[in-house]
Amino acid sequence: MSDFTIGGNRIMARNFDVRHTIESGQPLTFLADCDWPANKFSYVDNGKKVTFKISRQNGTTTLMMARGAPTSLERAAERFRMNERLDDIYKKINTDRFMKDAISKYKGMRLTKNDPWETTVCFILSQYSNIKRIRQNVRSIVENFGTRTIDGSMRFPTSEELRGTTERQLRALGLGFRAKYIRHAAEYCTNNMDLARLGRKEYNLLKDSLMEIDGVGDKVADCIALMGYGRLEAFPIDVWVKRTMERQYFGGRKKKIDDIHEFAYEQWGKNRGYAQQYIFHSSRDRGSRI
DNA sequence: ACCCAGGCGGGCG
DNA sequence: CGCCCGCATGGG
Repeated sequence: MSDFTIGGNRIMARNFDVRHTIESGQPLTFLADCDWPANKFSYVDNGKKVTFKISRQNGTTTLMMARGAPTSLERAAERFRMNERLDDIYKKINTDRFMKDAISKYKGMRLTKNDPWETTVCFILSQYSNIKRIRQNVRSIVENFGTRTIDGSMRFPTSEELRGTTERQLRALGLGFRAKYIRHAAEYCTNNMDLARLGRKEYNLLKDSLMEIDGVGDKVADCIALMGYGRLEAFPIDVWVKRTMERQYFGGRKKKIDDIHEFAYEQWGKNRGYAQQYIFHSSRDRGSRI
């Protein structure tokens, strides 16, 4: 069972809210552009710009892609994880009032599938930053060090390509102290680690491997596991998620990261990554706007 | 002006 | 271990 069907140049999808998904701060969405008045959105996939026209009718979102677009509809469905039914996920994580409300408010927000290396760069950039700035940083890296493809879009630079830059060049893009981490990650992921091979590893071992990269700690490793490797067991705990969970589940008491991980495991099991995305989005939505 | 941001590494007790 | 600090910048 899946959440989509394909007919002609259209995808008909259940439980897909494009806007909430695009605004939820994932790697795909950092490289997305939206024209809400025209009901259009586009994103860059493997160096190719994909544009969709959106229409909605009785609970189904229909995406219409221009004919001859440089990617397949199957690929688009894969990137929005439409192969799994969100209602099944909801059933498993809908354990309490707060989650129920978050699901109902942001129904159709989907996790996305992203390239592990891109995801690594994006979330190293995320530390001690904010979504608006992360987006700028990611885009300037692509603009400055990516390669232009046939359709005029920019392809995200590989670790090997980024290894050819200097910390100074990266700093000039406004990455701040994160520049040295990006440089190191490019070096390490080219010479000492094959990100494509980590996909086989069990979740905890995958995380351990990712944390070998300088600048990747517990939280960033979980983000990479979740959005780069599609591991729904990953539960990234950032300041927003921590604060919100302390308030919603621990009576306002301060908790340690490990205790929150433990709670998430007990509460939401192997799908806790999806729960995290709803906590993150809802806490940011009512907090200080970006 | 002031404070904080999808954290992390290192140093100290 | 656990705690605390600096880190570069941009935006509210």
